[in-house]
Amino acid sequence: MALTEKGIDPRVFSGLSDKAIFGVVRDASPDGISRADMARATGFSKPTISAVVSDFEEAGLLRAAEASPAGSIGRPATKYKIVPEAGFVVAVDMGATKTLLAVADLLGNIVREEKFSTGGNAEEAIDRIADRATAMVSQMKGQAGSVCIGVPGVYQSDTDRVEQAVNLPGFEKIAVKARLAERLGIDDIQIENDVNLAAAAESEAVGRSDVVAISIGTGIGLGIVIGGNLYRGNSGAAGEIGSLWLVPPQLNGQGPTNVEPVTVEDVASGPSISNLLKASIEDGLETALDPEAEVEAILAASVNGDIAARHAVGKAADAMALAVAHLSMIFDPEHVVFGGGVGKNPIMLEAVRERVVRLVPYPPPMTASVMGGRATLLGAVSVALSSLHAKLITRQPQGVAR
Amino acid sequence: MALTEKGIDPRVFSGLSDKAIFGVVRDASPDGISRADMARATGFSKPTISAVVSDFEEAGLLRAAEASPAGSIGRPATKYKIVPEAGFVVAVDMGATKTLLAVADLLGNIVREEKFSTGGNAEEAIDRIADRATAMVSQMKGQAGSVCIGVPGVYQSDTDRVEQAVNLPGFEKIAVKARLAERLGIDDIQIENDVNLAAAAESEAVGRSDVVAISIGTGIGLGIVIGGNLYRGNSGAAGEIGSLWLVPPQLNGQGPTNVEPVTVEDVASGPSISNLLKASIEDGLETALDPEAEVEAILAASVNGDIAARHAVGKAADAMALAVAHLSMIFDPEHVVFGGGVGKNPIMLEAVRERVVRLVPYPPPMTASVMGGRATLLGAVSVALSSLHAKLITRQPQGVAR
DNA sequence: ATTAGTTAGTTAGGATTACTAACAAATAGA
DNA sequence: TCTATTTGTTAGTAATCCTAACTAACTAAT
Repeated sequence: MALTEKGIDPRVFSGLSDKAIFGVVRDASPDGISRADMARATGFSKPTISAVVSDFEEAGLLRAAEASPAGSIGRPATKYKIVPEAGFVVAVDMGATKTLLAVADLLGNIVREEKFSTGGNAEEAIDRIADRATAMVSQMKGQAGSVCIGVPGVYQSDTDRVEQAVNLPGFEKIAVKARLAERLGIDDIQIENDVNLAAAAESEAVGRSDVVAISIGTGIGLGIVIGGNLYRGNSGAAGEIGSLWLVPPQLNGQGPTNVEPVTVEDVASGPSISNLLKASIEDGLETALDPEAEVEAILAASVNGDIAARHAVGKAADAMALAVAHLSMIFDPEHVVFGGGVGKNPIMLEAVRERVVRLVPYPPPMTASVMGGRATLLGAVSVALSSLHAKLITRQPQGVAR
Repeated sequence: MALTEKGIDPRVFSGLSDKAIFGVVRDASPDGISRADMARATGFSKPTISAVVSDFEEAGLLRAAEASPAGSIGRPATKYKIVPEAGFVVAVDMGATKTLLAVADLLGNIVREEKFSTGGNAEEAIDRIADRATAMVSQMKGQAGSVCIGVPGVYQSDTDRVEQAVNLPGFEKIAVKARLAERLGIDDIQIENDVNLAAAAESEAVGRSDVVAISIGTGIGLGIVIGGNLYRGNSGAAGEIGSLWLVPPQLNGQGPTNVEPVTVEDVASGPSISNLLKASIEDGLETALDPEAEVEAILAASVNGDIAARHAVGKAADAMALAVAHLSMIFDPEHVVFGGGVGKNPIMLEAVRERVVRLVPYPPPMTASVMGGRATLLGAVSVALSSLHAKLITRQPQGVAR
């Protein structure tokens, strides 16, 4: 049970103090925090805190706030806060049609943001991201130290390829990370499934550590956070909730024959809801809607007495509710967040919730994402930031001879 | 981000060396391991190893093996091994009808084992376990330092109650741990769901860290190991795979009406297979079997051309396959182990496997448990052992004043 | 205005852990 | 017997973080 494969230098145990101290400063109020308070929060002694803080100050990571009018009894404290411009990260949400790109400072404040068409082939799309990121970062005084990109597919780090990105054709043929690293001149690049990043952001937002985020839009995706960490599964393919069978293909056992198999995605995604409406109209159900109506209009009509719309939305909600029920019974998450164009719609959410409570004895809290389509981007910021923090905080071990 | 709630004494970081060193000795060959080899395996320096080993020797945890005929070049090494009788654990698998009880030494060797009827009410059952454990441990020279009990229900540590143990009536009314602690005179008692313990044992046996264990017997249970740790879910209710809906209850959306809801457990458990056979016979399907035939006989007949048996087993396998498919798509485990009277039957396993590969693009490896109904007991040994190890290894911090 | 009380932060000295370098011990093989 | 090789010990040192006692800066009460 060696701690690493080939042996450790136990002095690595240090740095824990640095991490803990930087952590409390990061989580402190915007005014900053005194060293005495850091000592109380971390349990380290005052001399230790002072030593570490002075190192951080020298490295430009922390700075003392201007003295504030004391007010309270005792010697007034010098409060320290993080220097936001001590480092920057690049966060990207690469969607099928449009790409969001942001530069955030060390505090996670987004200081630059752009939105452009993903367009073109995979190479061009990647190169455009690299170009724009370089341009945006150069406007800042500091340097970008970490990059995180959300993609609508599964990233395989061993081959450096994004797979199953049906909406980004040509992607499975290019070395994404290598290409970006070369163009950006940055090594620390993380590529992650977009819904996973959204789940990470939602988990932070709701302050819970076992969270699943379901995205319902053109497709259906699921991100899983367990114990505060992203769970990707054995082959990075965990969370294929859209592929759950509502009507499984014919197996060996007896059952109804010649029935077409149906998955959750076949019924509950945005396009599927449109198709369900068309089918309902063809079946002669009453409606005030155009057969080509937007999904949002269908959802609105469904609660306003439109029969065809209610039928279509009902079928989709049935499917999603069953998927959430299965998820809950297997996983028992603390919280389920719904995102994506369809998922965060309150009508859809309520329709699903109402059904889930009848399928599961202890249904999880279900809420709509409050991030307005920026969950993936914020998740990317958060992932890149923690990588940057780790890098900045790690001081080179100096005394370790040789 | 304090490392503990109220502050830490960073000297706690030590003990990592102790843990690492004890770990390599535990995993070493039965002959023992030299200090030079420990140094290579852990990365700690030779002086450090010698110091720690001599402490362990003094504490009675390690002892030097007799010098073996050198054979190889260089100074012959003194090899050290764990003293098995330095501590014992009690492991219990409390089933609906029978209880397995084992005492294992520090190496995990089972040195005493008993099987008796669980019988009586909950108090009596617990007291019998305490009595037998006390008697068995007293036959050893050492003392029991840790206890782990597998129960067919969900243990809630806040109330000290075992819930949902339908096969152990009266259990939800007694303070299990308190009662045992009092009778055994041991504080370190862990109570865990039986299938979870089985999953822990299977995970160790197959050497993988993301494993699910499915038990099919009187009921259907699921234990989940993620990253080498048991995953219990938010309310301890993760893994309710038997409750997955095959035919969900009527919801708001349109669909076939007046259909009875059906769960996986309604179709795939041992009793359900018997019922399915009876139903098939009533439907007039041909069979050579008695309607009251044992499940094992039904499974055997199903591959020998018996039509009614094939029908019943086919339905059960369809249901289990769908459950495994959903599990795989959500979780993407490295390995799925089947246990329980029905689950570990190769006919059942093959029937399920054959179906799963047609439902999931990347099906996980599926194997039958090789522990012959002792998976829960072995899991309990393993859980109790790691607790005991941690306790024995932790030396009291001496220099920490006050 | 002085003094007592309170809180922040520093200095000095020490404990713990684990390192490196050099050496001693024990064997195989030439 | 001598050399090469491997095991294990001794001596000295580095890093990290502690406690105890101090100084510093302020409020509030006399």
